[in-house]
Amino acid sequence: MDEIDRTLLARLQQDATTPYAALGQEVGLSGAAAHERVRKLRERGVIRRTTIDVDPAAVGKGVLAYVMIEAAAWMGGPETGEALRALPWVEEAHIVAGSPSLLAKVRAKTTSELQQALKGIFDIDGVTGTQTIVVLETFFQRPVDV
Amino acid sequence: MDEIDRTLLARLQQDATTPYAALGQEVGLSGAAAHERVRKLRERGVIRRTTIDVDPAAVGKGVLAYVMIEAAAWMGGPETGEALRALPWVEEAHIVAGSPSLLAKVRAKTTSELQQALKGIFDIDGVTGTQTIVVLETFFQRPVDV
DNA sequence: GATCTTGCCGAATCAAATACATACGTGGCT
DNA sequence: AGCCACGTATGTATTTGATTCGGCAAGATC
Repeated sequence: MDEIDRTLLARLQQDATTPYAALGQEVGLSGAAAHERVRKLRERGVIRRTTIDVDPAAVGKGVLAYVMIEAAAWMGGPETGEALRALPWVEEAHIVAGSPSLLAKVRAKTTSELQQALKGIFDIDGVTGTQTIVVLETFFQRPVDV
Repeated sequence: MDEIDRTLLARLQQDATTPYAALGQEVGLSGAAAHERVRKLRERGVIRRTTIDVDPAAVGKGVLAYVMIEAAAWMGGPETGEALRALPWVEEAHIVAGSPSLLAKVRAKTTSELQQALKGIFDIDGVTGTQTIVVLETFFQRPVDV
């Protein structure tokens, strides 16, 4: 994991369709060497996958909210994760320090769909309350700084 | 934006390296037709970009926190966004309803780096306070549901 | 009914990914 | 010093897939 690898990662985060030849040039390596490094980064799991960034608004998901979830007891077990994963609106779910003890990122088409998502969360066993923070506007969103 | 487009999006979110021929087969189209649809999705901005998903832990960023930011006055202007963007630890920044009025997703290598990030946020003009929610464990994180 | 537009197909072409054989440099060992 | 062994780079095939293109069919428009 040297500076070259970091540059490759940053470059691929910007545009994963960049040809290896061009990548190599940017870091002073041959295309084949760049390819080999990227292959290893994938192998080691540094690069989890190649994906596309879909504009949520373009697919109708105009409502974003963070939901802080209050739990009766410790809800750090995998069942909790699965229960949240079963709700298609939940994009992220974390265990957090303090009370509330869970945090979920929820994206919905409308506020009434958001309400439906909240109901889904409330119905999970052990959930005693939620507090929702509605996002009005997103300044920016960017990949991990490498 | 029909069912086929949505399937293509979902498939590309899973793996953007899938050949068009395979994509086409999955939706009952030729490779060329699938290619044309994806090209248009890009053109229309539904697909923002092709990128890689980097494991934050693999690049040392082991600490994740959400920071709720209290502001003296309305801080919805672009300067606020720029000020937050200037902090490399801030991955997302949103304007939210209520007080606190801003929310930032912060990723750092260590807690002391997190502290440094918080200092950076505090130093932004108009910020009167912050409340930090530290993530202990991430259940999951997945792309927009299409 | 003539014409346009849109979306699809299959084939041809072209670019890039991948595999391969080979060199180079570095550290450890005799 | 001389000699591996290993990891990494290079340049060159070879293969794979992206991209382009002409043609065709199904509506929509007038």
